[in-house]
Amino acid sequence: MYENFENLNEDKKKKILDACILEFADKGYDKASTNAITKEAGISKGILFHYFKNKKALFYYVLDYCMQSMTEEFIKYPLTETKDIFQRFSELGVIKLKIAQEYPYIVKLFMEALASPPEEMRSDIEKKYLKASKEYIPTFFKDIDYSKFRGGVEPSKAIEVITLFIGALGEKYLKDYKGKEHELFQDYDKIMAEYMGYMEILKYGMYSLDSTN
Amino acid sequence: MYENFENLNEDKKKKILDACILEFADKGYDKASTNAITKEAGISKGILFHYFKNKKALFYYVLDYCMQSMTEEFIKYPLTETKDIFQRFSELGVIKLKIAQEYPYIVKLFMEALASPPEEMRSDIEKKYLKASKEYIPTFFKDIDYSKFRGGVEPSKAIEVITLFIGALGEKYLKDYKGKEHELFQDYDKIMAEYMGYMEILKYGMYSLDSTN
DNA sequence: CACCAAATTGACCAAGTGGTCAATGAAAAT
DNA sequence: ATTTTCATTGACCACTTGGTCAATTTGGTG
Repeated sequence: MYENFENLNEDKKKKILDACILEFADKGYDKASTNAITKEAGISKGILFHYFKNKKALFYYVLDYCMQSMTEEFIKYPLTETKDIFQRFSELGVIKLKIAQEYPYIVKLFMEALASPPEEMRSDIEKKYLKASKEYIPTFFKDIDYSKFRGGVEPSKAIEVITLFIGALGEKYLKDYKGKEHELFQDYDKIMAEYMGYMEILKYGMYSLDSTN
Repeated sequence: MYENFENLNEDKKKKILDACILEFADKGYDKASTNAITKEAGISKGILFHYFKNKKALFYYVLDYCMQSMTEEFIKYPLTETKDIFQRFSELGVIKLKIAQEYPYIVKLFMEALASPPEEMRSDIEKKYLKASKEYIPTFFKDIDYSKFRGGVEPSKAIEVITLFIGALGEKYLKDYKGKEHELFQDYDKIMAEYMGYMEILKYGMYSLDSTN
């Protein structure tokens, strides 16, 4: 499909991919300009559309590439042996943060892609994303001790609640600190305290009494 | 500032505003076309930019108009006398749903505006939105009995947790049912059961034992 | 060298954008 | 009836977009 592009030498491929990632991450699919990409990558318009038949195909290619880099990165990090689900979520959070620091543009590309894609592409993008997460989520939670939960709280529900909540919390912080990301580090202790407080509530809500340590 | 527009007769004003709301709600600020608006409203390009100095000013005007319609609508609905915060949140949810059914485009305009505005306008938009909610939120929760909470759970934190969680849950359902909104009604009972289950967890998490009815 | 095929260029295209402005229409003031 | 004022029009502008294609460069083969 893309052999013209993939037969290129690594340096050139990387330069083009980097230009794409930068542009798509910065502007999102719609506002990203293929002109800007070719300029940044130092190639002509014609050759870009020779490699990829159109903007959409290019975007999907770049997205897949990022998805793979990302998952490869993720499995590099070892997990502890904890059986506590809240502990595990904290670990995953730390890993996420580290990756976001190391590959900010790739992470931003995902966020842009998931946040405001053209309507017709939304389900494709979500499918890719879901497939990747469905593949890895179970491995993260397979050693968890679910017997701590009180009756009526199923493990899958518990994971969903915590995931939803942490996701919402993350988005909230992202919004609050948009444009002043440096303050995030300053306020780190405050944020962590808040986070622990929230997790405390969820623990009380889901664990049976004797498990609430 | 906008007296040229505001001196128009109500019919014409409404037709223009409706065209704007439709277009901005449908496409979001960036993709919304002033050409499409003038066409839909049956006016010329020149006169639109005579009323409003540019697209941005037009959008802010429309947004303010929607914000006001919305709050006026909101205070029309009476609240019960409950002192239970979960009960109150359910009420607010029902009101939100009713308004969303009655004014779908206005609601969608807000969502589009908050979800993916041009970077430079984001903080303005959020400021408008925050101002409006800051004004009304306290009135919704002033009669709540916060003594049910166990020690360590401050009322403001509790409200934030529930708001965040319900917000995330709502978004999740929106995504899950995107493009097949009709199934929402079919699955209503299932969704409500899920919702109650989640609220149960939060209740356990925030109330002291003797209050968990 | 000539020849060919593939890689690469960039001028070009149609379509769309937000915004302008001379020209026109209509109504109000003289 | 004439002049003045203001509302309104739509052709037009400069610019950007994704995408095309004839023309050129490049590199390998006989």
